[in-house]
Amino acid sequence: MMTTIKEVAKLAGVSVGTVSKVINNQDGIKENNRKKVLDAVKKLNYEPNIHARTLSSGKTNLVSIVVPTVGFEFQKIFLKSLDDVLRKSNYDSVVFPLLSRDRLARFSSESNFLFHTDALILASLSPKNLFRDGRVPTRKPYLIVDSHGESSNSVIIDNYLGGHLAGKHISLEKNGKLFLIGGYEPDDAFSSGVFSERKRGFEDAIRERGIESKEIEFKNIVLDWNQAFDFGARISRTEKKFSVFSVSDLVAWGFIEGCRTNGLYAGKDFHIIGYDDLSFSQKIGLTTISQPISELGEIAAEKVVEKIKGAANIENIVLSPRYVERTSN
Amino acid sequence: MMTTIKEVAKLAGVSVGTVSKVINNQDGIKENNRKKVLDAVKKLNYEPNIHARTLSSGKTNLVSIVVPTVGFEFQKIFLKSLDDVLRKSNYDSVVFPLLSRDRLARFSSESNFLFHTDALILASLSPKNLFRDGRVPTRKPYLIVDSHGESSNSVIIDNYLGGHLAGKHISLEKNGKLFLIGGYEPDDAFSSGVFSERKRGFEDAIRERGIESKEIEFKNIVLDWNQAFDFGARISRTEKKFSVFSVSDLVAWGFIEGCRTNGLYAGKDFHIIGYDDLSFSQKIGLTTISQPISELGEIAAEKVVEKIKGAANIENIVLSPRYVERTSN
DNA sequence: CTGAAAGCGCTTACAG
DNA sequence: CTGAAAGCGCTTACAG
Repeated sequence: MMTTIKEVAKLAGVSVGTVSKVINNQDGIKENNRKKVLDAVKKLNYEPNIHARTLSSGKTNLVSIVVPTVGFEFQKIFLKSLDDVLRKSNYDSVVFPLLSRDRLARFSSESNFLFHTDALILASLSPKNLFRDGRVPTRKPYLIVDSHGESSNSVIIDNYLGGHLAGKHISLEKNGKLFLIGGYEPDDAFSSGVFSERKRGFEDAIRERGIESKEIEFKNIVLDWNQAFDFGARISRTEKKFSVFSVSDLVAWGFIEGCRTNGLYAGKDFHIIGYDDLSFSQKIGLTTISQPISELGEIAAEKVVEKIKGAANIENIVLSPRYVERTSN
Repeated sequence: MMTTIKEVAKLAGVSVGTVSKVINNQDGIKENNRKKVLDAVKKLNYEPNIHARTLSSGKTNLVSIVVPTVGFEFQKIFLKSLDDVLRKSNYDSVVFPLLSRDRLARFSSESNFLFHTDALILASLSPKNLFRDGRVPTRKPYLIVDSHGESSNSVIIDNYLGGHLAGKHISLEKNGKLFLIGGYEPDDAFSSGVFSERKRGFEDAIRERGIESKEIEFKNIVLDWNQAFDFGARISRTEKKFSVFSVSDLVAWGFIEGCRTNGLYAGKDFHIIGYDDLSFSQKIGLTTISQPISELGEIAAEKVVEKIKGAANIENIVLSPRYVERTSN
């Protein structure tokens, strides 16, 4: 039913080896034969079977990208920059969003397809938390991105530094409370450790300013605008002067909106610093720790291509975030 | 290097056929032999080569999902519900976000991996706009989801009806302007036609209420909170009473925030109806057209599994959105 | 420059 | 219940 290379060879009057070379753009084929093959290919509407090609050549030209979820701008920016660079080396990215705990079981077996492309990028996810024995179940090259405490190849943005920058710059009110929100990593399997690092950096910076880190009230909130909204609405009912470090802009935004329901405004009635610097952040005047997400994707792509080509060195690349002041702090 | 089924067979002292049956959980194998095989598998740390399996069996147990992008809640909900159902039939979903025009070229070739899984779901994308000849370049079963005007198998949410509901319920101010925003589909390749349908339904409903559809001012805005914010800020500087139908909640939200910069509030100073009903919509009191996104994913999964099993009928399933009134209209 | 053939690592009738 | 062997559709030395 499917036409095969054999049928093409027969119609073109050449051997399958010759057809193979033509469809793979190899040279050293007489123009005459090349033409005959191309004609036969067109006539039979031939399309090579990529599974046979993979089995035979041992390569897929695919790179698996595992991400915890897909609903956020972070993934969009990251995946786009990553794919833009991969494409230049003739690789395609295929995305595997973890999405749910149920799906994790499938992702934990080496027989899953995701482990059988040319390489694997694990983004915003930690092997330690993800896999039973803490090891990525594959023999293919892989790279850890945006996740802390890895000994294998990794590319991250320095989250400790980001938190530290926030702690260094946050405006404090005399007798005002200090909140750290949004650092909750609820499900072990899904936590990458980046929030804890931000928290740690923040606390250290605060301490360096002579403030007891006990004075920080830590509020567990998942990456969720609605929860942050509720929390802001609740806090602003009783507190009237305070400072906030939110470990994500989305949570900061929700919090700010919640506070507004009680007439409290960021930058005026309270100080807040977020984390990420997404497209809405500038619009809402959010002072934040800006993450070079595109760069993260680009470098990850470059490094994974090097790995596929056989680079054996272990590299842990650490990019730096920066403090971006707007009106909220 | 990689251990193969042959080595397992040798160590276990059986034939490769027997090994194959054991690792595929087929019965009709003597318990004694099964055990020997399992021991050898464990000892050699054997993992079947899935590419060989695919070539031999002709199936991947994978379903490709093509989506235009990944940064939005819509995709998150859709992909999750889809995968939850696929998993029950032992299929894994692999996601291919289009992301950019550059990537489209790769997606247009039948030789791309995405066309070589067991089936394909094209979500929020139209073959007409995507592919040169308007045809999906595959011989595998496929399904169109959330895209209008398709003659092949499809599952959609009735966008005309959604727009019509909005037009029927929108509150109109005497002498106030009526805006329709967010319906711009900027890049042909990326447009699914759903916005045009919503617009059409809206205009018809307005007309049925005796209003000239010419009186609607149509504002091109892509699915972008920031642009909508700017537009809201600009409009609210001059207009003081108006009604708005936004073809997405995200755009409605940005617009509302923009208006607030001039002290105009939704539901009080102006009326607005959005579209989608996402997690933030309730929080901000947005009256909207609610889309059954999870259901869309579930039904798409069921239908694509039927297709894989060989169902030959052509079905176009149309789900219904509903009007959800909150405070903004 | 080309062809014949081995090989990639599985699955699956088929014979016994 | 099991084994020998054909077959899936390619790629790739190798000989000429």
